Amino acid sequence: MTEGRVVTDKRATIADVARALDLTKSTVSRAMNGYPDIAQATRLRVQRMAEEMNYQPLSHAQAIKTGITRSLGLVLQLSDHDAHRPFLAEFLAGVSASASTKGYTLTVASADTHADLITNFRTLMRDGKADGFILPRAMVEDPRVTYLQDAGVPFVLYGRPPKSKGCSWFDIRGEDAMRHAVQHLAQLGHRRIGFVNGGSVYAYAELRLQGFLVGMQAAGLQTDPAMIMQNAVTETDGFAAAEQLLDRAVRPSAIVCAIDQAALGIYRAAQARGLQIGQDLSVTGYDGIQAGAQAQPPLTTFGVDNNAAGQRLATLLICQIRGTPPTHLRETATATFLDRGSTGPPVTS
Amino acid sequence: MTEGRVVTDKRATIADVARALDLTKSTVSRAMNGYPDIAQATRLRVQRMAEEMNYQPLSHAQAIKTGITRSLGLVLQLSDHDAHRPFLAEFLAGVSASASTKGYTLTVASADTHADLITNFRTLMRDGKADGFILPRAMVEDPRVTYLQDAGVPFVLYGRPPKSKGCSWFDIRGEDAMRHAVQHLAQLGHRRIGFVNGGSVYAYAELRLQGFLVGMQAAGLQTDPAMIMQNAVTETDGFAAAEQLLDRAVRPSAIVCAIDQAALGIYRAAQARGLQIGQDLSVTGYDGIQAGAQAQPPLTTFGVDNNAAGQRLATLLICQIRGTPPTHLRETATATFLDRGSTGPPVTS
DNA sequence: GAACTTGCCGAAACCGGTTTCGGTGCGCAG
DNA sequence: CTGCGCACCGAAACCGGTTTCGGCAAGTTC
Repeated sequence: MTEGRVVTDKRATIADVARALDLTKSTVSRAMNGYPDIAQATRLRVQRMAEEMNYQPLSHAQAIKTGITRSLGLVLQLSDHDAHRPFLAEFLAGVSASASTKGYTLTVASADTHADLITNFRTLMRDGKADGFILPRAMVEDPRVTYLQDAGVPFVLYGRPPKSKGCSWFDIRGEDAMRHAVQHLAQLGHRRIGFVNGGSVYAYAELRLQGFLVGMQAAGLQTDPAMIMQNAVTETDGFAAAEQLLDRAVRPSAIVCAIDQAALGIYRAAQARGLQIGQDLSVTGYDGIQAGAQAQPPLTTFGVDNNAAGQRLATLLICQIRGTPPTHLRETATATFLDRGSTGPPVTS
Repeated sequence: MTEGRVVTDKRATIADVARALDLTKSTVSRAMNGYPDIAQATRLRVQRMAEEMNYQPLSHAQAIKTGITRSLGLVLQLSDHDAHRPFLAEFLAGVSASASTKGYTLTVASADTHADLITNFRTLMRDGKADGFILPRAMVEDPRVTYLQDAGVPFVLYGRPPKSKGCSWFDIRGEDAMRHAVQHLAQLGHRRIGFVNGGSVYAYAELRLQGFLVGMQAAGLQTDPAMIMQNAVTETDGFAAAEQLLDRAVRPSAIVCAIDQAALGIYRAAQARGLQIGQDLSVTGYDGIQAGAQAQPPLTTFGVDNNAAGQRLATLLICQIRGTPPTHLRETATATFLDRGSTGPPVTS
């Protein structure tokens, strides 16, 4: 009577495995979950038979007793600035790829308000749709962290907030990139270097600023506080910041940007003044967005492997869910320098 | 003894509700699931009490008996061309927003090969991680459709493939947009209009081509087959297509593009020839990507509301899961014309 | 007034797992 | 030989729901 819907392949249940080995469900269950009171021999028998019968416990059947569904939660925020959107696909791919190899799946939700966000966490937990969360774009003051932390829910941050006691995170060392950018420009001969930072609510901003400052100091250059702009997260922001910098009496010969989008805004401001990027004005970005590669001249920037980031975040979270203390789960990676056409020696006016 | 993890708020179970009303679990269950053998009065009592106690059945507890988890599946393909990536965030937001209002969640996976894709479907179904699927970017020959169809799994397409017997879909009427573009250009006085189409493996290509042809005919214009290019899905493709078109003896005075990315490639080709977009050459796009708005001049194109698309797709899929026949679940929406700066009357040489 | 529906609900089995509890059989000390 | 502990596994309860089955009371029919 298997009408209508084609039976793909009937799942093997734990009872099937038990029957095949002439054991009971309970023994099979304990054998698979590493209980100590199972003989090594039978544990192997069970594992082999499970393999052979292609048996895998139904995650929501275990969930009913254990509360664990083997799924990772990701709540997207729409209010985010556009910067990370082009990367979302790769990021998701990384997360779900890594998750699936470990038997986990990814459930995503979205929120536009902050209240909505917390509500999402709560209901996803309550309904057993997520055993833990990945939090993209760590913020300096992050309400998600405070909520999840005293709800006792596992989570892992993409980014390093200043106050991250007890948190686990993954991040790209943007500060190294900024330092590298300054060094690169200094070697070309630049002495007046401006900095256009990203959104200061995000954790990366302070880090990248520090990287810039360290780089300046290492190059033996003076940093003029007026040459440092904040909160440029869109092309328009970058345009505005560039206008301020370029309208100064002594204009910078190079500008380091914390975000590619902002760098593209600088392109526009330079064009409007008849300044040739890469000659009259050197610019560096960060992110490695596609639009940067296609700009004229191609933007010198730092590429971020968001697929890999997603993978690492997923693995870190799974480890945490499985019991590793959060503070042991911290990783960073480096952005790769993409030396393209938007930097060059300063014009000796 | 509630140590370690803070108890957020203890869920009410079906037994709690039953006890509060002095009924049995079975009665409550049937009352909530619309069984006919429950008195209207008690059904109301149950529903009210459920509301009051904030009771909602645990989806994976029901799943163990019913096999339904109230979750929608979305498998992303990485091999896809870049075009849809910027929209992914909005699309996901739309899907998950609509899903969550109906008590559904969204689980996403990713695949790079075709085999991988089918495997993903199978395991997601097998493990009860999805009750149905949303298939982005419908293709002319779509292996996903054939698999899911004879596996009897609900799914809904984003796009209208030619052979869509028994399928349900949502789509934006790109053909109308192409027709509109031609009409717009014809009214400006253009007579030699080229067409740069997108990937012909996708369902939209043929539709948009037809829309273009219909528009030409309606405007009483001759269509030169040599003026029609195919498979331009990236800026580079668009550049190449434009080179061919612009190198002809009688070059088109306007080019209609099926994809914004390609249109931006045409910008580049025009620049290389010293042609001023909007004057020497008119161009229209389709998609409404951000880069188009920032191009010089801003690209005249058609905006697609991907958030809304996601919402509709989710609702259609949920309806299908709940029993509505697929063929009743078909919808289209219109793209909105964004008349910006890349079109103008042809130069009378 | 007896028999037969019909409407409505409770009892209990079931789904696929986990976990507690208890009971073997064996080795080994006394 | 007895007693004890230990390693190992089965029996059964349980998790939070769904679903089958059966029974009771009221209303209908003859």
